[in-house]
Amino acid sequence: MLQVNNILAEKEKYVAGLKKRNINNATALLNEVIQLDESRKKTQQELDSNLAEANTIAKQIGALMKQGRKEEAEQIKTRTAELKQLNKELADRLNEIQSELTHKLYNIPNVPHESVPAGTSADDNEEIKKAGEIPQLHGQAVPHWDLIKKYDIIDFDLGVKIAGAGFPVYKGKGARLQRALVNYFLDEAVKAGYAEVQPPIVVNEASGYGTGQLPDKEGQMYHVQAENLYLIPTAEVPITNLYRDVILNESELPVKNVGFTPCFRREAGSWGAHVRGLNRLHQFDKVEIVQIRKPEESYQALNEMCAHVEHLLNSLNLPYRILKLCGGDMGFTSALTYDFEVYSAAQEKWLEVSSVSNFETYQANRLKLRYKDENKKSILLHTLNGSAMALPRIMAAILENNQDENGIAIPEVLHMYTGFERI
RNA sequence: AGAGGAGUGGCGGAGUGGUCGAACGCGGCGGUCUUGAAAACCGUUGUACCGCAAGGUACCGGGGGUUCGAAUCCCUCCUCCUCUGCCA
Repeated sequence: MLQVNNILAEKEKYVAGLKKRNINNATALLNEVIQLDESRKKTQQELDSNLAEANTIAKQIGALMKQGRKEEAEQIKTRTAELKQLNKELADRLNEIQSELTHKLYNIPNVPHESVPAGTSADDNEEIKKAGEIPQLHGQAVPHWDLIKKYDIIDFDLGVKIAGAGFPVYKGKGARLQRALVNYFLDEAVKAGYAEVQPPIVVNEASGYGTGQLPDKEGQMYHVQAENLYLIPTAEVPITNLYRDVILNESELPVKNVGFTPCFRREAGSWGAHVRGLNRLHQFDKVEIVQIRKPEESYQALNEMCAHVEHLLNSLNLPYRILKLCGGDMGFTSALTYDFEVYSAAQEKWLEVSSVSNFETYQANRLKLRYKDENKKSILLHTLNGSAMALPRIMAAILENNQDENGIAIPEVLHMYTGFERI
């Protein structure tokens, strides 16, 4: 969430930033926050000085009791009774103000980086690069949902039988290809200096709030009611939350983690005729890279992460484009996001396979993730993450783009992982 | 899952109603000494909020309660350990 002190210091900048996200009452919104913070301070001052008085009296009573001056002690107690009542009210009011304030802040998205274009939808995203060659498919080429049936490598009906729509069963070479991609992505990340972690795939409420899925995306996560746990929508949640309530030493920076997990998304309301095959699932595999950086290094790190994703796409021979998301299409917590899309040649569509974001201090502020600088001052860190990469759409593109009359060619870098070169 | 025990500062570990943000040890940082280092000695060493500052307030697993006053007593939740049971 945003920091009130920064809002105070640079209000105009914040208003302008939020306007890019099409929040038109930004001024009013921020004023409310500022006002709440003021009354928070006032109330706390009052409470603190009352508490100080109560503490003093309590000490006096203690001293009097020791000397056996019971009557005098009893007399002073009338004042503490008053204070007690008063302080209870003040504390309640402070709590109320505080929760109203956090509630407000929870519902204000991050302020976009200055380079983020204005816009209202995906149509306004800025294409900043296009690379790779779009393959010419043979006359009988078909989309991946036909290919997976033809070669019996992914079975949606079986998934429906045991779970529901959007939970495919990978079989034979399909399963092996999936595993190959996971291993390849993990190995490449480790080569690039990321430390591998294997986190739980359920998280508690505090973690959901830490990275901003709660309360913003409450309805998009599967909820395990009996335990009050959420199935993770992305490894970002557990991996970033490893550093919740942590003060790092400067020498521990930068943090670079990579993790492979299944991801679960309810995708409530986002199904339609255009969603077929692997394009959108309730459960999918993803390798995620996460970095924690000093503020002054975070944009350099963002570029580094983008370069890593590009390297993966190039090595798999997939045509791709990079979009800089506009204010209207960016995630709630992000300051700057690049989306990577691959071209899936049979369905003739661009599919998002990676999203790389810098959250600046927005998550860190919720997470209380800081480091100590050389003056022993606590500084909020910047968090970043990116998919490297999401599997199903990569799979779709590989299958479609590499098909010929006799089968499907597997990209060369994967051969040592699959153990076969064709499907 | 049942029975018992325990959760204190970076770590170890005292403290069972007042003078405790918390003894002591280790570690860290600064200094003395040394050609340098080690040892020894001296000093220092949590986080957040409010305040120009002096200073104040809160925090001893989380939440609630008793009391003039709670690390200390009560309730509840969480976590860990031991034994028993079960299980991949």
